[in-house]
Amino acid sequence: MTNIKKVSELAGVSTATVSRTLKSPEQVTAATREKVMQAVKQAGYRPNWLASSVKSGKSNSIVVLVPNLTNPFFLRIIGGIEQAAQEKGYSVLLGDTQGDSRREHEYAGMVLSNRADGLIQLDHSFPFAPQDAELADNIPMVSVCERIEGERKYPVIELDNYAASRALAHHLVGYGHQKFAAIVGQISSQIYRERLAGIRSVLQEENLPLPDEMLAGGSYSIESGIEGVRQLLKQPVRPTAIFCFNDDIAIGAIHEIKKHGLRVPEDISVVGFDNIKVSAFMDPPLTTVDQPAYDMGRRAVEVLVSQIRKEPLTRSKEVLPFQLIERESSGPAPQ
Amino acid sequence: MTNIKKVSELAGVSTATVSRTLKSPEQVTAATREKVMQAVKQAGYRPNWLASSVKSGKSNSIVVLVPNLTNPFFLRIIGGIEQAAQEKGYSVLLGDTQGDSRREHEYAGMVLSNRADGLIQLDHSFPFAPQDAELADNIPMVSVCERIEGERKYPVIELDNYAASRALAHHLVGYGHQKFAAIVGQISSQIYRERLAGIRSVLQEENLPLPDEMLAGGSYSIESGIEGVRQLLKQPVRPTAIFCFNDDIAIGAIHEIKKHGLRVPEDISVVGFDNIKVSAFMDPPLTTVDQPAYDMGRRAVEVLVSQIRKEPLTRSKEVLPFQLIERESSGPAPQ
DNA sequence: ATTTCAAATGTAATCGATTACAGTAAATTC
DNA sequence: GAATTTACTGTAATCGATTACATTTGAAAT
Repeated sequence: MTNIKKVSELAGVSTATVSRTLKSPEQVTAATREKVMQAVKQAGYRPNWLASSVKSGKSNSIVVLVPNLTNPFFLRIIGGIEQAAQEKGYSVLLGDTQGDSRREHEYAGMVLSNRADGLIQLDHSFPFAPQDAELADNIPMVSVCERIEGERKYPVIELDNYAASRALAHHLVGYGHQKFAAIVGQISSQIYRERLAGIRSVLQEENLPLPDEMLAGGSYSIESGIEGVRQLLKQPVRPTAIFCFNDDIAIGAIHEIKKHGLRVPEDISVVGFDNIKVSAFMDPPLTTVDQPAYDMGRRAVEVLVSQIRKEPLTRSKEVLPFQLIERESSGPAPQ
Repeated sequence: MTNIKKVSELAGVSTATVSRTLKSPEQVTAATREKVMQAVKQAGYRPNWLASSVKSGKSNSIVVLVPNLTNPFFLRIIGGIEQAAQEKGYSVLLGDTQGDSRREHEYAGMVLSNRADGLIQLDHSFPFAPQDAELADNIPMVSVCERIEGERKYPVIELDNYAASRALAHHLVGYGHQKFAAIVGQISSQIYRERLAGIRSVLQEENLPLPDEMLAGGSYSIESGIEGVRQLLKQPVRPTAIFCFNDDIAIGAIHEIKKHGLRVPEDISVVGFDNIKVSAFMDPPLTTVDQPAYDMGRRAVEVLVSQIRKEPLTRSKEVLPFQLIERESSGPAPQ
């Protein structure tokens, strides 16, 4: 291993001078700078990042906890995180938790042991183990999309799920639909509650029902969409419009609806949530709500880094704008 | 910050004893162990990972270079990498390069500066900057799917792209197709050459043409599929079967074919490559080649870690099995 | 030529944990 | 009871870089 000592000997200077040449060259004479750089080059020297980090006490890394790597929506968020992190000189440690709390604890522990400086949570759980909860009290942490449960409030970057759901509901009500159903995602989440509340609020204003037997699903997956439609079509009354709580669910739902010989949107309108890439290229292209996933990721890093730097927090909650994307999976209610 | 010194004072022992209690408890009396553990708990102590790492010279991290985070296929590979890495006690640093060589250099540099112990490259380029090439000579590195360019041969985990393409070609030839086209991915890659060669070999055996004007595309994206179909349909002869070099391309292609009022597979058969999740739920479901992406990721980590541990390498190339998935996007050639 | 001051460089402490080596206490053997 | 071995624990060196402080160098001022 070529270390700073070897370089200093090669250049005939002290290690301090080598370090200064690399970190703050203006403190060093042009002549010695020259000598040192020569030696650095000759030795093929790279400062040992681990060593610098122990000294500074900062790892310049952040952990990102993802419940599910196969969801393309998370990917866009992570893309934004990656980009912003790199710009700010941080690297990203990926933590695929599969929703398993043991894994969450393990990854969250990285921040406690100085392996990372902060944490971005894409799921809704408080990721630290119970015995670490107290230690975790001053840990920089941000949640994206979801909100971290517990008494302490961490900054959130989120969408106005309530308003977005209302927009979708208005869109469908405007088409004259009266028989609604929903295939929801994970029930324990904040998102679930807000989206459902948004839909309910519009339907109530219009005096339209959303009975319990018209709710299906339980996870944010294609399979959940398929299973959801199977259940819904067993009911005595067939819905004419289905709210899917994300695009994956909608993809599964449309697939299954067609399998039953029904048409989208002529027989049943389907709307999704997230606007993942393929949604625009489905048949029919999916009506959905666009979330600025990439920007959410970027913003999360900015907020996290300012927490790490102990800058005062301006807002503890940022709501990013959504956009209703009307495509062809939704249309007028059948007669 | 609670460090080992504080704990040692609390427990009334030396730092060495504290360290031993945590790392090799059998070397410590039950009584002192008790005292120390008590103090550890009381202080809320966690060993500083950075400090341990400087000492050992190992970061227990690996960097993964991904050209494109939005491709769900890469995600499955990364999922496998993540899983295997965690089992082996490594953490994963994510490097989204966007195919930009400056970024590649930067991420690859992490291994040179001890920020990571090894590197997995999902793209085909040699990721180190030219001036670092010599230093990089002994760096543990593995490529997945693609092969890293350059004279030195790094271990590869890949698919038999040649055989897989032949399987697809046979499948289509078996349906009686005679007018073929292909929408290819990035032309600079090994994959491109092998897949094309596989297709060509079958067509030649059957005396069927694949003229240059029937080749389109240039990147692994939905857009490339759309643009490719546009180009192909401008040609005087319309193909009856299109090889798409991945599923994203195929999704774009099918979308665009339908837009032109043509049917898949009645007018044009389309086949893809990768078997990403949504492929099964498209309309029509996509005929494609399944790659064991998850296992490829796992295997890559295993090979990388044994390189890091300087274990002798058994094979420098591992070819994993593919599977032809016949769905409804391919069918008999039209009359 | 001497003094003064700033700039450049070197020495050594430091970050936090690990570990070779040394020292001490307890247990075993004769 | 003395000698020897074994088991624990402590002291201090170490990993590689950074940096406070001390020292040297050289230029400017008198």
